[in-house]
Amino acid sequence: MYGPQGWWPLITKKNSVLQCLYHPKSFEIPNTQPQQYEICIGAILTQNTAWRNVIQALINLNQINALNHKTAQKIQIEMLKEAIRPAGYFNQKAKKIQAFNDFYSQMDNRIPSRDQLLSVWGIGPETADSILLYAYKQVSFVVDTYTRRIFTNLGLIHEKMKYDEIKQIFEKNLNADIEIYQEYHALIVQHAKQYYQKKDTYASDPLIERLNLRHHRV
DNA sequence: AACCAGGACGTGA
DNA sequence: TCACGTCATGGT
Repeated sequence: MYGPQGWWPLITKKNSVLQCLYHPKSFEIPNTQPQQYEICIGAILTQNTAWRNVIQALINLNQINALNHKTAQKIQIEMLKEAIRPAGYFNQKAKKIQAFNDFYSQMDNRIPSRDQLLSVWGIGPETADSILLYAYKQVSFVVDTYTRRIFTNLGLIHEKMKYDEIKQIFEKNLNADIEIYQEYHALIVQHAKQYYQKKDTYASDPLIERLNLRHHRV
């Protein structure tokens, strides 16, 4: 229904203007360290925040050379706060970014484990999985509130399941394929934006008929 | 004008 | 463990 999604979106210069663009069917991205780092920062900034609010924050960060880890490390926290203000929670998120910066330089270009990411202040399960899946191309399924909402509505999981329980259900039933994992989560978000913004639209999810299911009240 | 976004952390029971 | 409060901007 939705076609290739091309997650994770990246800040790009187009016609000398900065935009945030998706890259459908280009699974080699990210292919530079700044792109990899940008995805990590975006994953932190989008915590409980609409992506459209994150875009301006990323553009501001790019302006002060804070989307390149080498130069980002030196930026004062007050400067950081000002840049990311449009993304909300700027006091917390500035600290989270600095905590991640320390971790990132400590990792010295190696691929972090999930537990290592979770040990960083400000990185919880969803952010860790997003970083693994989209920045490091590790086959790790991302579970977000949309995933929980859709699949609860379809009656395929229980509302109060823990994060890792839901994650395991997907990982047991999917081929360990990076492209499938990346696109599946992106499609869940896209689908949720269509049918799961307001509760009165849950019952009209076309997947209910398509999969011959009955929707469950959330 | 409430409500909610691609969550995580701190606290008290 | 678990439920709940807190963090903050911006669009609908």
